[in-house]
Amino acid sequence: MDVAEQLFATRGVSGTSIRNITSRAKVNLAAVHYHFGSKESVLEAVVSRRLVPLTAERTALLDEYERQSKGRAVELSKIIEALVGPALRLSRSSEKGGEYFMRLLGRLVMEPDAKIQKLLTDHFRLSLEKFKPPLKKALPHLKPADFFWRVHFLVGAMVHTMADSDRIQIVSDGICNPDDTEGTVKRLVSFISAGMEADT
Amino acid sequence: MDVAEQLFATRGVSGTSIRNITSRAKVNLAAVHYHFGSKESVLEAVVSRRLVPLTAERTALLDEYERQSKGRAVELSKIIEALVGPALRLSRSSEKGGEYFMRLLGRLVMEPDAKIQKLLTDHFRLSLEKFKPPLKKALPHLKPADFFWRVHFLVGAMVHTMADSDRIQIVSDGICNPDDTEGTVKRLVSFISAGMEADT
DNA sequence: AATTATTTTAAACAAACGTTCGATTTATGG
DNA sequence: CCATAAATCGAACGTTTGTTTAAAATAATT
Repeated sequence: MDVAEQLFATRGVSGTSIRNITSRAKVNLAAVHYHFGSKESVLEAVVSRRLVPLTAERTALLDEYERQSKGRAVELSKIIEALVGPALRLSRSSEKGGEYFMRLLGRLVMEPDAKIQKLLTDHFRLSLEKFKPPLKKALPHLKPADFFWRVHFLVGAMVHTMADSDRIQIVSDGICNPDDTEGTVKRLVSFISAGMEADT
Repeated sequence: MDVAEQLFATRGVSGTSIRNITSRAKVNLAAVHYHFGSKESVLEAVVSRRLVPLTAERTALLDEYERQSKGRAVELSKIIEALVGPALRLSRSSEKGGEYFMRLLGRLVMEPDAKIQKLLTDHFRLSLEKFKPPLKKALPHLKPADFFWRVHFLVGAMVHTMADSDRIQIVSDGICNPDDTEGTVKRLVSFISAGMEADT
């Protein structure tokens, strides 16, 4: 699954053959179908393996912030940090392979295929349901349409930042260092928070 | 090329065979290699066909705004609108096939393949060089690193909004209407402008 | 009208694809 | 220790892949 994750991320799902995976992982070809059933199921397993704990971590962090604020509305930047921080830290932890996973996630978000969309939406909905109430409380003036649009923009900035850590170095001529995870989190949180709070 | 654009966008580049393209376009298979040389060259042609006029339109619009402001710094929201507006309008003009093209672009941005990255970076650099000076003038307090990071976030929000017009409808339960192009432009511009101007 | 370029076409190429099969090996439980 | 279950394995299945070839058809030039 580690190898599948890496190859799916770098060559795309349809650009990766099961033989690519098995030969690099030094595993028998037929064993994949024995354990997973199909190529698509391999993808599902790869995605769920990371997304389930990620959602849990986000939820736990938000719970923590809600406890700290004792009934008062949680600060917007805290909510964003709970949403963005765990994902970005995962994307920068190469030892856990999170780097490749986030690249893969960036690809899958752009995938119109219905099954893949359902897979992602089912995971993402869990986070959204949890974060929607405190977000709305922190942004009481926003109309529903504006609220959802901004969540949409938020997701775009977040996914792009996590999936594409090389381009920023090229475009900035090395000025920006994507390995500075906490610095990136702070910058992303402040950008998104300001965008969410903008006047309509 | 229209068919190639649509299939590349919906099934991915490696998920689309030349036979898929030729059979739907009612064109001979070998003719593709006669005129383009390879599958990769087809992709390059599809991309450049749209990206060259798009870059020109952005540049022209920024020139127009610079003329209107007669020497003074151009308003930030105007700069963002010149960058985001043409692309988003293209992505919502189904008659020109821009809808599919922007989906494709969203995919390609996530593509680590070196050749594809160079193709995109070469086009994007033209826009960046043009927009960097007025952007810096409108954001004089920003340190270089913060500046580039925010451009990075900007690109993320922009690309995601243009490439993925279906999800917003699903997630918002139909409250948001992606066909309202000018409304989306306004919302995106105000989100990004506020993010760019956030306190550090 | 004849000749040279340019396009179009059907057919074929080797290579790679996801998946299946039956046999062989390893692990488990009585 | 034996029998049953689980896992691994090499080989093969029929398709599909990008690309090439050489012949046929059309266009352009003289």
